[in-house]
Amino acid sequence: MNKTLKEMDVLRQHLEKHQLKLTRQRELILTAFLRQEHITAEAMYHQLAKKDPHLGLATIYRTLNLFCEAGIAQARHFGTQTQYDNISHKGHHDHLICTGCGTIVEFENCEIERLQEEVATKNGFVIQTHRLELYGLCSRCRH
Amino acid sequence: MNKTLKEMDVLRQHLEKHQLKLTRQRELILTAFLRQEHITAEAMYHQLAKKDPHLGLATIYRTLNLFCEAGIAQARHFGTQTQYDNISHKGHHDHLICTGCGTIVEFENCEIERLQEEVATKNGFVIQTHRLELYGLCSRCRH
DNA sequence: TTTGAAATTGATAAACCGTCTCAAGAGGAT
DNA sequence: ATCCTCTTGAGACGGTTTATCAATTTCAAA
Repeated sequence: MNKTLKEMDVLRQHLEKHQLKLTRQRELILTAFLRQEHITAEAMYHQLAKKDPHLGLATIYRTLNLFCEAGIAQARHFGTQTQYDNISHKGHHDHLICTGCGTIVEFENCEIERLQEEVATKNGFVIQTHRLELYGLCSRCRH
Repeated sequence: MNKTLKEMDVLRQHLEKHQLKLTRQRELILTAFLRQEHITAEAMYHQLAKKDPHLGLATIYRTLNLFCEAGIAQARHFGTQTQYDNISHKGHHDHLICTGCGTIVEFENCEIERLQEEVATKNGFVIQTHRLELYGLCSRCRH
């Protein structure tokens, strides 16, 4: 039985459209990628080293960038590295970060998300992903 | 007459608290930084080369990172470089970023800010600053 | 004002991340 | 099965940021 994953079809379509080829590596990386919410190329390299020790880091980068072009992934520069976000994954968390002790509280707020959509639409954008970080002091650090 | 800039006081306070010293270079870089809305270390290096040809690039990086720790600046990684945003000088600009062409649209939304405060309060936080970035495709990049 | 411990600087080396190169290998239309 | 093209792996490479370290500067205390 063949895979019937939506993303695999998206990839196949993209490859065909651009005269690219479906390789063992691309299938392998896609399968692994879809299990993540977001991952770096380096992390995926180590993760896949077990399954295929000869899979090159350059191939991971090339393939994750390919996924971005195909609309399956989304690159996001975070800290010093690039995070590749799995777009199909919906459970997104925003962060409240204490500048005193570094505590991170995750939250979700539908109303904020709705307003974000509104702003985007007003500017002709279609949102793929977002990042919201609130920095401040938690109650303990305020004494 | 001494400078009475709010940011200079913030810096002085941070330095004192961490047993750091106020140097000619730190004053120079702060003054230049406050004139910008956001800038890269490299750009600041070239800009300040006229005033002080011996100012090192490493010092710029160190100092801008110091400003981040002091809460005067905020680092934002975009593409291959790091942008240092001037937090104080800027109102509250959030960013809409096109993942296709890199265009950045700034926006403000009071309602979102209000909801952010609400979330923070609910979690016992007092917000100092925040970062909101919406990633997506602009109308041109969607064809 | 002089002194001295500790922090800072400038110059450059090194680390780091991501891309490029290219010969060898794999995909797939015919 | 063939052949043309795309892809891969390994390492070189380039640009950005950080680490190193001797010389210099700051600043608190004498």
